Amino acid sequence: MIAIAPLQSQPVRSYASSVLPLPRQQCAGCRLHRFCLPTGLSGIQNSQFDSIVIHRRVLKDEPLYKMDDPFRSIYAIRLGHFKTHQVSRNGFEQIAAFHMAGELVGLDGLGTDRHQCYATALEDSEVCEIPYSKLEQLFTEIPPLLRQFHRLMSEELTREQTAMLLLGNLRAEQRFAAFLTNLSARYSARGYSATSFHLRMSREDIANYLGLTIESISRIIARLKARGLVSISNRDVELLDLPTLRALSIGELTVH
Amino acid sequence: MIAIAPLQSQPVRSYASSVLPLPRQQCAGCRLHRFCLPTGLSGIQNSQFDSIVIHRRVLKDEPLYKMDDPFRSIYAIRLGHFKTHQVSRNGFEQIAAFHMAGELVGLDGLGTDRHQCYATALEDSEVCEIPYSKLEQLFTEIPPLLRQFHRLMSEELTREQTAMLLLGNLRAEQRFAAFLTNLSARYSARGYSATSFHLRMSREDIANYLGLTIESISRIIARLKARGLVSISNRDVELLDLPTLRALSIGELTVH
DNA sequence: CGATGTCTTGAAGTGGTTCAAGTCACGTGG
DNA sequence: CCACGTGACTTGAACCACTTCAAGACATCG
Repeated sequence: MIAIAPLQSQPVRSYASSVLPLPRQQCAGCRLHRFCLPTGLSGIQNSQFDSIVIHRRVLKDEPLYKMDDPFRSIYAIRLGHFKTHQVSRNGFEQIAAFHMAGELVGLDGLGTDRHQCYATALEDSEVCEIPYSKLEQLFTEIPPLLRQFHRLMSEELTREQTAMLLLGNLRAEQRFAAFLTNLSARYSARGYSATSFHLRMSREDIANYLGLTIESISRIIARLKARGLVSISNRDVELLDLPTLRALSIGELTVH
Repeated sequence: MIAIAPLQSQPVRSYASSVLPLPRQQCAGCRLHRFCLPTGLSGIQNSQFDSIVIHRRVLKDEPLYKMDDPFRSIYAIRLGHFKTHQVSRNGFEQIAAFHMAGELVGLDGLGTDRHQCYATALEDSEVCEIPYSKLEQLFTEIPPLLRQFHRLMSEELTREQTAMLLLGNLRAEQRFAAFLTNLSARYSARGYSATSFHLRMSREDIANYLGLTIESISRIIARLKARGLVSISNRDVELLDLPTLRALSIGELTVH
């Protein structure tokens, strides 16, 4: 589980002041280096990259950026969790993804020079802001950086396609199983437990992401508990039978 | 509507032979230039770009690439339509997007060096194959090309997020209205009629894309016809009341 | 002109929603 | 430390949108 450094609570939580600058740190020593943009760079390249990064803190429930904000930077999550969500004209919200430490957010703004969604912190978090104009300059100087940038962007595309497959084809229970096993795999890749973790998002967020209602989520959890597949109390999750959950999520099993 | 050049039918339609080379053509004169990758390039830059492009023909129902194929190129659609679709382990298919002339496909392969989905021609089509290794070289020489590449990739991300919003939040009728108005806008941007076009995909494909059944599609079409909003016979569509369809698709109206 | 695949229409069934009460967790203040 | 209040989550019963199953109509093409 990701340890959260104790943060003194900020009395002022307005948008402008919620994205707080922090002292500069170095990428080379970052625990998440191999997931991030400067993966595979040489020492000199790494410090070139370091020099454009701005370290910031974002408080829980505060936006890192909002829909329609001018696009200036992309962000690597250093600590904490975010959700990216669109809001349609008539007020419907759809969460497109949950992002954890080591992932990149903000790529949505590249196309139109304005962000196409909100990015909101699910808990007090820290990000590395990477000004895009400066990054673009580095691309010409450091080709491997460009390659990794494309790789991460493409992975984002694939992730969204998989989420569509989930929303379009799976039943409620399968969707939730897929959600759990996906989190499990991502935590596992980052060196955390694959079977025991804490949900950073509310039932409402989960329901929204999966295209369901919170009541359905509750009922599904109750059913999975009853079969001994999971143990969930509040937001603490334990996956008791990962293979069966995986099988469920790809539709091999149906539990009635 | 896009005119299809008469193609002599190919007796052999195997995968390998279905992606046929065609004589080289120039991007500068292409009708779709302003949607495509080399938008905004100078004359010299354009011919640099021309030199790496391979022109190909793909026959109806044939794959341009398959899931797990090694990633080597991206493709600009010059003529015709494609669908990109994922297939999950247990055989479920999900169409991620329909692509028309002027759009880029193949970006999904960048992350893992293998394509993450299928791209299949909905009709006899022509594409401009752009080998990625050569494109990468041009990026360093032609910065505007890189910018446009990122723009197109980001737009793809946004499109998929919007599709997720659709699958997660809208009712069947709203989804179909959104589908129609989306096609309308894209044809309109390309200089074709916004209200009258031909569907290149089957009801089955539409249903799959929208996360519904073909029966539901049929019934929705019947209802929209009955209200005088559309006139659809077979795959020929006429949008009789575009404003109402738009309103429907964003959930402002509900037609029971 | 018949065969085949695609699309439409009808009737019954159901998974998930909606509405409405609870229950639980947690922070606040007495 | 415990009572209280609030927001998050759970559970139950009724409903409905969409699916499923089944049949029939229509288009297309050898």
